[in-house]
Amino acid sequence: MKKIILVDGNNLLFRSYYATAYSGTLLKNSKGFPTNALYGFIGMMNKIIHEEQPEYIAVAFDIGKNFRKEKYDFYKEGRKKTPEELHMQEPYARKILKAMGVPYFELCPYEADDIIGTFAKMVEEDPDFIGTIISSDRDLLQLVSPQLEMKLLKQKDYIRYDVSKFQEDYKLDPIKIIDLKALAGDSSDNIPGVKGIGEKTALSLLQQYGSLEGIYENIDSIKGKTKEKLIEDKENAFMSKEIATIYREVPLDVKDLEDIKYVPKDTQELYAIYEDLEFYSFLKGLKKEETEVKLELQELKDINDLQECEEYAFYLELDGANYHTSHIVGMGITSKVESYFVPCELISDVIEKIKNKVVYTYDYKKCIVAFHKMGISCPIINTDLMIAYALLQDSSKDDIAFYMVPSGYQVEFLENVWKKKEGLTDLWKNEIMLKSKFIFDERDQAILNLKRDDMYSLFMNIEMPLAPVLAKMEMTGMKVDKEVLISMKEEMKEKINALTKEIYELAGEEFNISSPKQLGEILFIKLGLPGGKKTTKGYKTDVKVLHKLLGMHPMIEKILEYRNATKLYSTYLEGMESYIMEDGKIHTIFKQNFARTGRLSSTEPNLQNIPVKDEEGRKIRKAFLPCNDYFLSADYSQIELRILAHISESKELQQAFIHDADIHTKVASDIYGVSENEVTKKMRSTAKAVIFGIVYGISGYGLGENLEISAKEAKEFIQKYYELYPGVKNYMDKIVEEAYQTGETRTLLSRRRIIPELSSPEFMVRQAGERIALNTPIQGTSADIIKKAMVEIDKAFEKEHIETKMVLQVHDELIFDVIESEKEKVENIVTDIMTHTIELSVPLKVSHDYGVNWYDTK
DNA sequence: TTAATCACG
DNA sequence: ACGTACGTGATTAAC
Repeated sequence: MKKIILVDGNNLLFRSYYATAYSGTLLKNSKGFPTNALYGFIGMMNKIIHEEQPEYIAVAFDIGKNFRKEKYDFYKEGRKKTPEELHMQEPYARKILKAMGVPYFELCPYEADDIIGTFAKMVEEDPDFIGTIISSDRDLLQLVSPQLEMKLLKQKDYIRYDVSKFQEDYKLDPIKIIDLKALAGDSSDNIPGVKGIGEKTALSLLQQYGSLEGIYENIDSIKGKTKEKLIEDKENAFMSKEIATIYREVPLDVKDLEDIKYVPKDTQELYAIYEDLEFYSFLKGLKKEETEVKLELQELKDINDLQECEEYAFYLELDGANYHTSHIVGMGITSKVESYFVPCELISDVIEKIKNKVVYTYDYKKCIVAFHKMGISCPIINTDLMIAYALLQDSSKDDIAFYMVPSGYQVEFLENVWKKKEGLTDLWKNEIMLKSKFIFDERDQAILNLKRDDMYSLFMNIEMPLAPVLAKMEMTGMKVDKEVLISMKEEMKEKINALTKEIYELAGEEFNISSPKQLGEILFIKLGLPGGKKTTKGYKTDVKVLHKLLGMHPMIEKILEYRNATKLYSTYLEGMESYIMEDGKIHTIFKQNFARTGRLSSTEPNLQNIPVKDEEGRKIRKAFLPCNDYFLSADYSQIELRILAHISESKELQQAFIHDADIHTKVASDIYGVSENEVTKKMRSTAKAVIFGIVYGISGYGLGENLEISAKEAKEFIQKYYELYPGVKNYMDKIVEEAYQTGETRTLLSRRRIIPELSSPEFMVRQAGERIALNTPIQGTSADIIKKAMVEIDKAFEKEHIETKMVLQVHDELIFDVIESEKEKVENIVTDIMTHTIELSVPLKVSHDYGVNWYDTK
């Protein structure tokens, strides 16, 4: 069977256009050319090709006058003229299809429907073919046949109609769509039909009499008003039928279906169009066709062979993703005159030679740590291309360089490249060498782009200096008492065993309690507890659900305890233990530029999510010990809300912080209209939830769910909050509007986050984009501030020869491993820098505490 | 590999 | 009519 796809091109373009057009400002490229329809159109085409894997494809468009309109003046009357912004994009759709290798057709005076109808007929006449029609236009359903199905596009997904699905829904044959329109008309095409008869009546008539003709033949057996209406509008009915009938004999310039074979193309042409439209996300999806950069492998044999230059780029290859545990494979080095592969034994010589030059690399932090293990000190790096690309990138989270590589360089910076290699082959050596060449060749452009995008200062003054600071923190590590973990682990193991037994008894059978699927079945089927369902696989069994069931069955309580205990056991006890290295410490790896807001993240292990809220979990912190005398924890209080007060310029919020009010109590007293000392705990926590919700762009429903109040009540709280703090509401509206205009949002230090979601054809995705637009400046500015503080604290420590170490950052908190004698000095430096590194219109507040282990450091 | 769950800010 | 809070990482089950 040969598979053919028939696409209603106009329909796709229109949908894409109107999906985003009404939201106010259109997606445009930097030249001001509107691109929203094309963005959605390309996305759809890619999706179709990817999902359907068609062997044959044709896209149909309307063009010029159409014969229906010529014949019937009223046809499609009242339709708004195509907006200029959409009209401008239409030629591009054709250009894009051509460049993609997708055949398209348009022929005056026929409509896209007729062209599809004509192909449909060809499909039916050729038993070797089956096909799928793609459109959101129900009219096309009349073409559905045993060989031809239709994907009827809905707002978010689609319905796949074949003959039986159609019959099931309509109790009619697909072709009868025509008769349906003849009777019920179609307001969007201005087809009159029979006045006073709608889809319901039309359907039941057709189900009874089979067709329009059948109805009129039996007109006398129809009763009352319906009969009158039918007689009255008989002429219109038959005329409507004619209009609604898709013409299947369009004289297309194709001999047979072989003419529309799909031959995928990845042309320069498509590349150029995407570049022109500035569709970078699509660009990266293309295989690039530029000339490959090739270099003959040159292995450095003697350090004197490496010529003296002003600038060098090097790339350090390791044999694993975790640079604390992996080993150096080799190095590539490039200057303006040459490139070499550097074997391990020559690395320290090379580093010695280039240490006072201008040096570029990829992943500065990795190099510092990996070199340090070899007793080599990493040269000061001028530009880390990985960081630069991370700041510049638009959406993809992984493999930054992979799609930023302007092509030609057959290199991958993926972390797991090493897995694919079988020993250090020449091929690999060559690739390592090529990577250094890539860094050398591209660093200027990266810097230019950073300047162009207004992120050069962020890059040079914050991110670049931060890399060695983070490297130090990672290398310092945190001491962990293995014995403490082990004894907790054993205790926990017993608890789990006991709970398991109890749960089995209560359930009357053994099952895997950790399997949400099996648990769901026990709870909602076997025990018949209420409120089940959700999720794709089975029932939802998360804490929220279980809490609602608490008290209905003794097992629930045990399940919650079991969940708690197994989480602690596997992630924080057993898991943590496995990360303790030979020096008795845990060395995390911070991802400096992975989080889209600019925050750090911590991996292998994640030290940013060690339990603290729950007392039992919190005890794990007793195992974390300072190498010196104390831990010092310094954290920003309510930094995000202070940032909100600053950027929203809300006078009320600003005043609250200037007077150092308890913000949640203050807001509670405002919302509830009581004095601050009348605010109850519950009122305060409600206010807190409202405030957080606002920062995240929550809906009434969401807040309601969270507070377990009705959506209506929640909405009233939000409303009240907006009235009390009009500046905040104003900020939210403004930032979202700006984001729609620019397609991006920025933090205080100009860190950019491009938000492709805003030009999505899907409403939900756009809404998510709006929440991102309003939250990122807040979360991101907080990240900017603490990053800046970290750089300055490190600098101050160096200047003052302080041996106390910064060991951890947890988003709004810094933890130090403090030497007793430096306590006072450190405390002053840390709190002073954190408080004043950036001056906002409200003060930043830092609180701190000491402890002899992490648990005691509140 | 993905979904569900749960730990953190 | 439809779906529902921002940003992360690790573990487990199940495909």
